[in-house]
Amino acid sequence: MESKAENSMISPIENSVSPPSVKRQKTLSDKDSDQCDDASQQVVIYKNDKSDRGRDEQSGSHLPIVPAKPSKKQKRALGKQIGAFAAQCAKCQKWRLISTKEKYEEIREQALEDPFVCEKACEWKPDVTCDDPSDVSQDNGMLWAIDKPNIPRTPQEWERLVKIRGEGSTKFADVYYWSPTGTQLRSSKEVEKYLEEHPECAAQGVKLSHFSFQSPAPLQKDYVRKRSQTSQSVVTPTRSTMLLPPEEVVPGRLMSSLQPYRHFCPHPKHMASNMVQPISWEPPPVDGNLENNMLLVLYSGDRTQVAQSSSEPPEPKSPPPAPAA
DNA sequence: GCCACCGGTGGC
DNA sequence: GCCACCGGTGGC
Repeated sequence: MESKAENSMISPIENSVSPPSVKRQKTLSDKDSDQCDDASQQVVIYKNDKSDRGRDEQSGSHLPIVPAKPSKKQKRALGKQIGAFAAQCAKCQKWRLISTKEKYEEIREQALEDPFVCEKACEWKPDVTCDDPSDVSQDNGMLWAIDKPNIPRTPQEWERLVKIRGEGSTKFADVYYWSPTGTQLRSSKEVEKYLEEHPECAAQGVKLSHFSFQSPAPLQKDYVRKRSQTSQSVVTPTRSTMLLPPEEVVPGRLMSSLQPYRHFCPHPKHMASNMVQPISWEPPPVDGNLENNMLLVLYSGDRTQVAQSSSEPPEPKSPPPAPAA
């Protein structure tokens, strides 16, 4: 069955040590500093895994592992984040990687009024059309999630960060904003307070309405633990909880050797190395009202880097199985 | 001591 | 049941 998804967006996990090079993370309660440099973000794709907080363990990776290991300190700083972005064409329903987070936010903001179509990807992927194969494939190392449309574009010099929680947590993700002064804000109230304390932001036209703390929703329905569930009832990987069983997965296909998204496929010559090998693939099914759930984000799970060159093109994959009722 | 991450809870 | 908000705390 074909998904009726029109104009969706996805992105896989990024692993950034921290937002725009803020050396130390601060909350609103902390004092501001003036620093606002603009270091790069690092993008790493992870396999899905339950290693967080030793809550669960899962061996049996089917994906190759990059030997480079972060230090313990880095490891802690590394979170599950978005690594790349894609949108689903409203016409052909194929997925197109989006060149930058900024572009993704622009598309997402306009998703309802101006649905994404392949032609828009010509901006960074010349001559792409609906006849070209999809840019992305499904991968058991990736965790997919639905992003909300019409989230306002992040104001200039601010950074919107979505951090994915571990599987079995009570929430899927946390959304943070980082101010130009390096202050971490985690709610509208904190933003409101910050804007009051920083009239220069208002002078630049930054408003509370430019912020949204809506987080994406996992496609894997049982990724988040219900409130009534105890910590002992953490999900274990089953067919219903996995995006695809390993034997149906083509390892490392998606987002292998991703560049930081800021520098992602800015030029055709980079496309060949940075873009995933296109395959034919049906978009994942999304329950409910796609008109309000058109954007997807693709995440991955653990702290093991995945990097592999492409292999033989796979057969088209079935969408992930629907979660058990 | 700091902070990334998670859980609890009140409001809807 | 969901979500916004924020406090607690384990790991560093």
